[in-house]
This record gives sequence, structure tokens and C-alpha cells, in this order.
Amino acid sequence: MRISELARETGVPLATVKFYLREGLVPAGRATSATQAEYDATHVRRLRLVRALVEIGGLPLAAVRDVLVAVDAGPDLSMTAIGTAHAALPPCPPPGTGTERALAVVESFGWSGAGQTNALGRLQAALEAMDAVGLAPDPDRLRTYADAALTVAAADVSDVPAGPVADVVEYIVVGTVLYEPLLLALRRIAQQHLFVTRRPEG
Amino acid sequence: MRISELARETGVPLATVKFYLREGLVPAGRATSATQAEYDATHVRRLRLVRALVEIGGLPLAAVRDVLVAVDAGPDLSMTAIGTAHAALPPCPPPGTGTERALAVVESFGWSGAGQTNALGRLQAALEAMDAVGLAPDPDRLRTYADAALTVAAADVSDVPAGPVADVVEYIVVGTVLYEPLLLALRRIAQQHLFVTRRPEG
DNA sequence: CAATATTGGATAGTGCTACTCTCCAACTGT
DNA sequence: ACAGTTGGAGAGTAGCACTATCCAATATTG
Repeated sequence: MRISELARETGVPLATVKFYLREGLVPAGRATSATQAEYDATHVRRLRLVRALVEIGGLPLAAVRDVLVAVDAGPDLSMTAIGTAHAALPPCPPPGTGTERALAVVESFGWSGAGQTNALGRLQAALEAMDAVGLAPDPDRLRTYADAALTVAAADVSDVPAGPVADVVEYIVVGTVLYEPLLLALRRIAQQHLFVTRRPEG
Repeated sequence: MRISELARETGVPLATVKFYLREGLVPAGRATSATQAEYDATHVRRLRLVRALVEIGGLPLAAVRDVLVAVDAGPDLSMTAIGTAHAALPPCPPPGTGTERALAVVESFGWSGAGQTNALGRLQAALEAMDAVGLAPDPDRLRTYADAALTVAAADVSDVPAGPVADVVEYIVVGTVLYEPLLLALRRIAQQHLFVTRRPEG
């Protein structure tokens, strides 16, 4: 398969495919001559992955690159696959955010092993911003959110397939990113459902 | 309170405050002379809201403007407050995305009244992207996600305070946007927790 | 009251991201 | 032989979110 077929197959503009190749987001094809290269199903898959991370996950290209590096490298010795995934994933917490408060919340749930993830910074930043506008969650609601998060997380980790490490990492990374919009969309639809059915008169 | 105090109070650079005033994201102060204006607590609150929507919610300024218009206008006659909120909220589904498949999913959960929200388009786009990379959720997992979404949505709508319509709208809009990062951060932390405690040996 | 500082407001410029366009020589198919 | 396509590189563009500079009118200070 040549580059233009790769572009057609995935629906990505040719110029953009070239751009991704230049940026190293998609690996080069096997050159068959000075002006021709051969691409295969792995390139199609990688290109679709990049687009999914950008369009569905909303990641900037730099983050996509980090994610792909993590996917290709597999987990290093000091991190679990999930840690590798999360370290590569945006959004990063705003600089200057501590994690003490988030840690306290997480510990109150009896969760452990969360000391390394930058999600802690995000959690704390979110809590602080809610405070600033006077809309911080009460403990009950926080608990409800935590329980729901734990439920979906349990589904996430139990679904991780056996197989080569690289596949596991890809599964986790992509699953983390791509399932987020799914969860948010379902939440919004559920809100609408509840609001409509609870208040048919209003 | 003068403009520079408003900037200091909220930690937003003065030039940025001026920019938001120009863009109409923060209402003008009460002019006391040709070169002086007076700002009060409502301006502080609005400015903090804008920053929270941008930094925590990750909204582009155009979306912030739409959200604020919805907040200020209150729900119009044809929409519930939640519909108003969601219509103003990004991200929009990529153009060309249908909603048939998403509708089928939603109906399989017995949810109703979701015909209007653009979250349907997001849901369908997410499902299609997952298909494209071969990571679509099986029905069980989708069900798990839907249940979790319904749980948090129930907490969301039950927490809506009684009060002026404008406050209700603000509560819903801000809650929808600001609680999303909270949910995602908790999910990631829960994943890490489960992965670490489930596989202490690996 | 004079000297200095600050203010609100407008205009233009910056830095970043994610493409998109243009060009070109080398090659392909007919 | 020759129009058409290809891979590759560089520069250009569009949008976004600020940020810097300027100005005359006012406020503050000694």
C-alpha cells in the first residue's frame, strides 16, 4: 500500500499523513525506491490510533507522541503499565498544585498505591477550583463519584487481555484515553434522562 | 474595588482581566469617571468561574462565552436547564457523525429524553473510534459504564439546589463541566489502586 | 498645587499548535 | 516517451489565548 492509499483508507488528508510521518507519529514505510514506500496494516492501525487520540481523546500531538513512545517501549522496570500510561497522559495539573489534599481524600477511600500518578494533581486542582467558585462537593457526593470511578476502573483492569506486554500497554493507554469521553457522554445523557423523567411537569 | 485589585484578588494577570472585559466574559465595572471603574464580589466570582471553566474544564473561550450566556439567560422555554447547559458545552461531535447507534445504546438502557443533547454525537463518535482501533467495549462493560454514569448523574441532579433559576442553571452548567475532571481523575487513581493491589507481585 | 503613579481603554504583536501548501526530482504505468 | 504520481522537505497559514505598548484622563502624594 502506498501513502495515498493509506490516506484514503483512513480518511486522513494526504498532507496530514505526511506531516505525521515527519513528526514520527506514524513510522516510515518500507522504502522500495527513492520516491516510493510501502505501507501495511500496522500503519493503518497506528494512524487510526493517532486520530482517535487526537479527535476523541482530545490530546495535543506532543502528548500523542509521549503516549506512543510509552506504547512502543512497554512498561519500564519502575512502573506498572498503568503508571506508564498515566505519566504520558495529559492533562497535567497546573504547576504549583500540591497533592496533600487529594492524597487525604484518596486515603479516606482506603485506596493505596496512587502516590505516583499525576491524576492526584488534577484531583486537587479540581477541588481547589470548585472551592474558589463555591461549588465544592460534599463528602457524600465525593463518595458517590469515587464509588462510580472504582466501578468503572474495576471493569477497566479486569478487561486487560493476556498477551504481549506491548499489547497490554496499548490496551491500557488507549482504554484510559478513549473511554473517558465515553464515560462523560454517558453521564451527560444520564443527567438529561433523569432530569426529564424526574420533572415531567417542569 | 478597582481593576488591579480584581486582578490581584483572583491571581489573574491584569492584561488578561482587561482582555476578558473586552471579550465580554466579565461584565464591565461601574464607571466612576472616565478612567476609573468599580468592581465588586460578583466580578470576582465571574472571573473565578471563567478561569475554572478554562483551566479545569479545559473549555475554549468561545465555549466559555456560550456557557456564560446560558447561565445569564436562564433556560429558555423549549429546553430544560440541563439541555441549555449541554447545548452550550463542548466538545461538539465531529461533523458528519450520526446518532443512530448511540440512540440504540441509550434506548437499550431504558433511558429517555436524550434526543436533544449533543452528548449523543460524542457517544457515537467515541464508539466508532473504538471500533476503528479494535477496542470497542463489549456490552457488559458498556453496561458497567452506563450504570456508573447513571449513579453520578443521580447525585448531580439530586444536588441541584432550590433557588432562583439563574442559580440553578449556573449550578448545573458549572457542575457538569467542573465535575468531569473530578470523575476522570478519580477513575485514573482507582485504576492505579486496583492495578497495584491486584498485582503486587507483578 | 505640582509631580508622580495608576487607571481604563484601544491596538497591535507574540507564541503556540496543528495542520496545509508548494515545490521538486525520482519514479511508475501505459 | 511521457503524463501522472510519489516521497520528502520547507515555508506558509489559521486559530487561539493571551501579552505588550501606548495614551489621555484621573488619582495620589508631598
